[in-house]
Amino acid sequence: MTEDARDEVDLLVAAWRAERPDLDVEPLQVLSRVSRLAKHLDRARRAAFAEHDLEPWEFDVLTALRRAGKPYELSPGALLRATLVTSGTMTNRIDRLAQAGLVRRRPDPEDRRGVLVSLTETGLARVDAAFDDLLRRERELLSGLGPADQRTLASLLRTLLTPFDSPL
Amino acid sequence: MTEDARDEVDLLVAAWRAERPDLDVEPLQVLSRVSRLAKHLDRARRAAFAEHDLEPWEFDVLTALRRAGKPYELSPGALLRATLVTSGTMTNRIDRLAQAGLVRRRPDPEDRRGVLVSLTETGLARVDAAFDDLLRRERELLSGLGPADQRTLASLLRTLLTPFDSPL
DNA sequence: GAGAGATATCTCGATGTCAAGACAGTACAC
DNA sequence: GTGTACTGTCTTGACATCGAGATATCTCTC
Repeated sequence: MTEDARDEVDLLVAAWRAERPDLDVEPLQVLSRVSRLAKHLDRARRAAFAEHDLEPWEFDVLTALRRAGKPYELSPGALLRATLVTSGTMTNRIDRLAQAGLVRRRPDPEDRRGVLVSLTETGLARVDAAFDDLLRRERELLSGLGPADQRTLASLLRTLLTPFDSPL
Repeated sequence: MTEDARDEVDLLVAAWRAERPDLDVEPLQVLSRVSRLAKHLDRARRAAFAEHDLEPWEFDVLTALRRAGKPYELSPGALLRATLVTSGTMTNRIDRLAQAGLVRRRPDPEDRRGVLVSLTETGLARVDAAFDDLLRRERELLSGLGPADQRTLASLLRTLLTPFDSPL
């Protein structure tokens, strides 16, 4: 038995056991920690991006374009699929990024309904610098685990994620 | 070498390696998966709560009260520390929960600045039912892993979380 | 016991998101 | 080629959140 409370989730689980002894709350041991870690990661991201005057949502759009490779150009539709936001949100984001001079919008020459969004020079430089910074912080966050443990963790998480992959 | 792409994060990492071969993107193997899993978990939560006519934010407040044990009563200040939201948000949440008949507000007899918020009968029944449902879905989400793997995963995640615990 | 600073809660304005729907253009069947 | 369904983007209105500040009360020191 692991009876000593080591982190806040252990305390949370202990509180539930006291109040609802009829329930098996083991799933919380994994999933509450996933949620909490994600929250801390969000803060680290926000901090890393703030150094480069970027909001997390800006970074998300810019990295999608960056990953696409030269000429760093995608349609709004492709961007919203990459970032999992709605079309209204994406329109709003592109508007603000264009106004900030980080992306450019131009009509799609092949489809008159369509638009193509591409990184500007500034946008490219900004996202590259921010990504570098983010990786530095992520490495720091993982520094408690050795390489072997990190691989184990990645592999277990992948198992949980595979059911979600193709659908949606 | 694990060269075959198994999930979307493997594809993401491969894309970064192609575009930024100068960077060590290994941290993404763990942390991108944490973020994504948290997102899927949010959806599962939303779905579980919808069955009981609860929004995630409502559940968060109600469970904090539920975990406190009889008489299921806490101050707004204690609630906002438990849920990590700002005071303005908590006021708003309590207003709406009270209007929905799930919690009650009464002046704190010991501190005239203060207020105490408690679960109503309806609130208690609602949160217990929703929690049961949530655990069922979480178990389903974890069904790809055996008990030993789940313990390993919980333990690795705990290691990553401990640095965050007491500070803040 | 009076004043300074801390604490508890609420109010208000701005922001980013989503959902639903509007609108233009395209694709395919007949 | 004409009609129907689909696709891509943008518009609008509602909503939950945050941050800053307002108000009331408590606490501690002198």
